[in-house]
Amino acid sequence: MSLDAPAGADVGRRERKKQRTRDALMEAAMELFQQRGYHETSVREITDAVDVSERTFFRYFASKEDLVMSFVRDGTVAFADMLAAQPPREDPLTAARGAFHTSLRQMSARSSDPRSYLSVMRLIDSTPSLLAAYLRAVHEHDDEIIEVFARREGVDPATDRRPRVLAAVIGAMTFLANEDWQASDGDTDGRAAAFDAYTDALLPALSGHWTADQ
Amino acid sequence: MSLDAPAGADVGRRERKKQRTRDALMEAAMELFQQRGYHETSVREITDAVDVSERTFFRYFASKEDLVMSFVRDGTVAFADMLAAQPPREDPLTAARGAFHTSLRQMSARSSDPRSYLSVMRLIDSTPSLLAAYLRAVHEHDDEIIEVFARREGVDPATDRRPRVLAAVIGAMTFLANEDWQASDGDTDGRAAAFDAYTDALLPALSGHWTADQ
DNA sequence: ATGACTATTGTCATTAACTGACAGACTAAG
DNA sequence: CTTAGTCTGTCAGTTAATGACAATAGTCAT
Repeated sequence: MSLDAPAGADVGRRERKKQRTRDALMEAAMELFQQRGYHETSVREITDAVDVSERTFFRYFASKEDLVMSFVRDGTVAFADMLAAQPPREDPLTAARGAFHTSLRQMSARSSDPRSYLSVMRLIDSTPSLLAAYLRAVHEHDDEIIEVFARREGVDPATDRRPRVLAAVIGAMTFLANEDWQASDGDTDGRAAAFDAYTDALLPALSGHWTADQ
Repeated sequence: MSLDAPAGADVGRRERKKQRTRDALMEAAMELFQQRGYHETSVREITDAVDVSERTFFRYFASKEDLVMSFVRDGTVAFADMLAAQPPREDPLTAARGAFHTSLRQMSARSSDPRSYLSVMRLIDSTPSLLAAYLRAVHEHDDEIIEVFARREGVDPATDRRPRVLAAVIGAMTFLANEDWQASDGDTDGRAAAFDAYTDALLPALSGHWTADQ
């Protein structure tokens, strides 16, 4: 009835406080990781910076790794969602490209600071244990993407290998595109372009001998 | 000069003892992991079974994960070696298939018990933290494989995307083949067949719409 | 506003993976 | 046998992660 309830948000003071400590932990952690490195920063140092107990940290994040992964998780689900939303007339590979572009735009629109994603990815790439966790996190959504491909094309994912193959290939191309993107300046458009370049290289890489002039 | 030195092996009693404790640790660990699970087995329990100190364990293996990975590491290097040894007339994808087959045969010939590899892979696949470590371990050899592809075909890996693409795709297909193989009985031939089936599915999966009858 | 109910947090204790330092035991070689 | 070098065990310490319980703070009805 009244104006001061920001309609739609299911929040009281309690929810707001939780959100604030969660955000504060993530921000403090990332700043410390960037300064001193991931392994060199203890959970204690993070919680001291935010002035909460160490125990509280592990109520928000399953592990130290999990905090870093929480920056990244949304990305792969967004891709699966956008893939399902792509027009059915597009063939699978085209749909995958479109979904990649759309999910990127959606991500950069939602996030407050688009630069932060780059620094997170660089941290992951330069920290072996985080890279391992990242690869696993991406792999965890494979089944989801396989399902979407199979439904789009009306095949049975249990017997037909093609959805599994395509999902795995897309995952690999995404990873390659991310590497190029990190090495370069790191604007969102560059990431989409890198993905396209890799998917363009897909058929040439698989067909016959390669000629010196690509 | 004398007969009793098993020519070529650079061993005295010291080397033999090291090899024995290392083997004992690996064997005891795998048996315990299979019985109680990976996380439920502490390093202490492993070292007690072999009757060495906990500290000694970490002189042989960088971590608990590292022990499991040591079963698997040779596999990916073997693939890279066999790839370089494949006849240059074969195009890259064909050479990759050949290298996969050859490296498998080499592995099963070297190992005393071919069944052990299956149980290791099943342990890895059913333990999230091991799966993460495995994915990273595989990824660590990507550059090596990219180099081999680039040299075989005479292209520059820094500018040409195709060797990177093919290496990533082969890695993904290997992973898929392993999954099928684990789910089935698990003979070596089945693994090679699964890999071939997935590489056969590559072009169909990437080209146009899929027809319901594969 | 007050009090009861519940979610959140802090404190304490504990386990387990690792690491550095040093001392003692063993091996290889003269 | 002795010396030099390598392994191993013991000890002490750090850090991630988890369970149990008490203290605190937010929510809601009266």
